[in-house]
Amino acid sequence: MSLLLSGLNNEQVKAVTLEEKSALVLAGAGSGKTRVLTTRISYLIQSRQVSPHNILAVTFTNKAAKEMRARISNMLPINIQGMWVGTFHSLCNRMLRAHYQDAGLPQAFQILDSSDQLAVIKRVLKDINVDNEKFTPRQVQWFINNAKDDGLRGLQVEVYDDFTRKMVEFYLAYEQQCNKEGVVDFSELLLRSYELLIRNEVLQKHYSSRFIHILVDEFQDTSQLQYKWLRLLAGSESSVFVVGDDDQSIYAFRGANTGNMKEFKRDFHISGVIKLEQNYRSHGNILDAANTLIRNNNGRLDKNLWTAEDHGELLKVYNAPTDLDEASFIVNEVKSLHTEGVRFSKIGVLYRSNAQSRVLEHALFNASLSYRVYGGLRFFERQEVKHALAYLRMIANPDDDNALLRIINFPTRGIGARSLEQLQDSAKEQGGSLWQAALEMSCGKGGKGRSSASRIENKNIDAPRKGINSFVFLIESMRHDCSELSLPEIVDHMLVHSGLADYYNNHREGANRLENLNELINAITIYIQESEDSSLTAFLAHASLEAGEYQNSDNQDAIQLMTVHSAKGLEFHSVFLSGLEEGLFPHDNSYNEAGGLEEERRLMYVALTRAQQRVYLSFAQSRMLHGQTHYNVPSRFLNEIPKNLLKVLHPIQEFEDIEEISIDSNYRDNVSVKDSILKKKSSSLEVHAIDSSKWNIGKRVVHKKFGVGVIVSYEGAGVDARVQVKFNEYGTKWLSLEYAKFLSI
DNA sequence: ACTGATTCTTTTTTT
DNA sequence: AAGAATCAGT
Repeated sequence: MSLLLSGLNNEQVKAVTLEEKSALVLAGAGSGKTRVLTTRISYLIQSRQVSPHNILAVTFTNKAAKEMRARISNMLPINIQGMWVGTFHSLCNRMLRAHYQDAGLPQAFQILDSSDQLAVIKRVLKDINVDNEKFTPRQVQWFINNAKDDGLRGLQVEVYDDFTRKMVEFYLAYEQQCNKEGVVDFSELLLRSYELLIRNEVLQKHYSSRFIHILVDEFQDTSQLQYKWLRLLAGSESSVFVVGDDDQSIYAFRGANTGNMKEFKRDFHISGVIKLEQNYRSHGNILDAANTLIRNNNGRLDKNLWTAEDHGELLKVYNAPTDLDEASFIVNEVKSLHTEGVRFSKIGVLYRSNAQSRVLEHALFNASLSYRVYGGLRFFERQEVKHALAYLRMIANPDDDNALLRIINFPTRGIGARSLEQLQDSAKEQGGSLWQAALEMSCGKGGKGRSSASRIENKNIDAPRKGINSFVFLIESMRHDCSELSLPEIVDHMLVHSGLADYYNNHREGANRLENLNELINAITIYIQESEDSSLTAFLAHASLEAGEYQNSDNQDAIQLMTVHSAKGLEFHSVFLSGLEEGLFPHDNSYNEAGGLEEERRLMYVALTRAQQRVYLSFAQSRMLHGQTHYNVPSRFLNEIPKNLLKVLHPIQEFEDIEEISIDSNYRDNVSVKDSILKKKSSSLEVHAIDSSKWNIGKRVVHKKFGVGVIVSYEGAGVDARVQVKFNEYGTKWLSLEYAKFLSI
């Protein structure tokens, strides 16, 4: 035991060895939170003789769950298989699989990811003829998920106007459709599991007496429903140990509710909160910057993070003319960091939104640096993989309409809009899934026996079949053939018989996709090694729940690219935080949301505290986003960091390169872009109708009346010269150079 | 029914 | 800018 606790500070030891039943640990960034959690579990097992069987640990990501398992295995020489460790979603999935009948689900129920969910919603809306522009599928999706996160079924949602009445109607229709198909979305996993426990006292008693110790990581990110689920699972006897940091709550958009910390204290009679305030990760300056910034938020729990490290370097700020320049700056710095001996994998390049990764990837790629992007286009979301998974889903549960629609005519087998329409009509009539309708249709036509076995025997005689018949036959024979096969064999069989392998083999540009399909086989091999349940259904659940975590298992040294959200819980030697511009970080959409800005600030706080030794903050005056050039002002968060902690770096090149870009996107005449560039190049005098060293596009100006702004365009010369300026607070205006009152340029 | 082309939409963060 | 949805021609 002394070995377990060695190297921990007093507060950490106190948390690990706590005697009281339940506890709230307020753990700042980098304060050894994960270590405390894993050590406590090991301590419980080793010193208090708690069986792993009696422990349940909830983490925020699957990755964290994996790591926790690994760490505990390292500390203890015993088998911890019986311990339940995972995300809320994966634990609920596990519970629902075990009690699918009590939960009212088919054994092979499938899980919808967000895009699947959206597809179902679109179908449902179309079905009940909602063409209304007023109700976008996204809105409906948002509404449904919010209701579910609050634990509400369609009929429980309070209706207070026409809008909610409609939404509830859609919610109910959606619910019905999902039940028909035997599919559940992410929120549904939680809600079902919660309802299972609250309705079935025997089960609730069973689980709450089994899980004597419940430990929760990232507690600040739990939703209302998740908290209720926990309370139910704990019952009155279990001990609940939660760890969280209100300053790192960045998932409010997904229903996270910091208020749970307060409720927890009340519900579980917590007398004293344990605070872990010593940061072991970052140098002083970085921590000072983060602390000062976060102090701008209101209603924080009292906490003061400190470090025994020295100040370290100043945070570096880079002002880039364009996003391209920002990227090349980052590339250069990364290179020199690497020469200094920093491993690539210890360098994190962070951004607010996934769309920003493009430019960065491009620059890194051209510099032949190896990098890895997290999030973005996830492996299991690629279309060829989705096609393959859809076939697998049909094998597991043919009532999955999403899956059926995806593959019924892919590869093409002569089923067009007409046949599909018929199929959908007849499904609607019968009130069943598309598959049931298709089955009915093909049996009716054939007028022969229904057993799939007889069909298979008649394989040669019955071919060639057409349209829906051939599809039904295909799926039925696949289901039949696969019933006895192992998971890798099933996938192999499916790839061949579905025609997917052939299709991508013969298609131009199919090579890449074929590679991904091979990767899928790889993923399955890894999955089988790592998990206890190697059934098809279990794998499909895994694919839905861990879409984000799968990565080519190469462990090569690569630069880490990700959003700030996915960086939570990680640490790097050096952190690049790019795109620090108003409208991007903080994001435009946050301005109008209640508490939006504070959440953005916490996000910034998370970003800063990822760094051990070095932070680079960069922003671009102009940025290409969604096909348009945007001119932004530096993020307010830069101003919230004390000046004496910052070192401003200057751009290396000044105007040479910028000229082309500004012409490219802003030249207002009807001259073709190419022409204008040529013209500008041939005569530099003509270029500067307005002295561009002064009135450069993207340049920051201060106006007497309108305040701070950025030049977005200019035209005319001499007395007629005008500039278009986008002001922070007054919008975009054309101003005459002769009369405009600029205080500084 | 299939294809290629054109128009429309999306565009924060994630299990 | 990139994808999805829709349309027109074969």
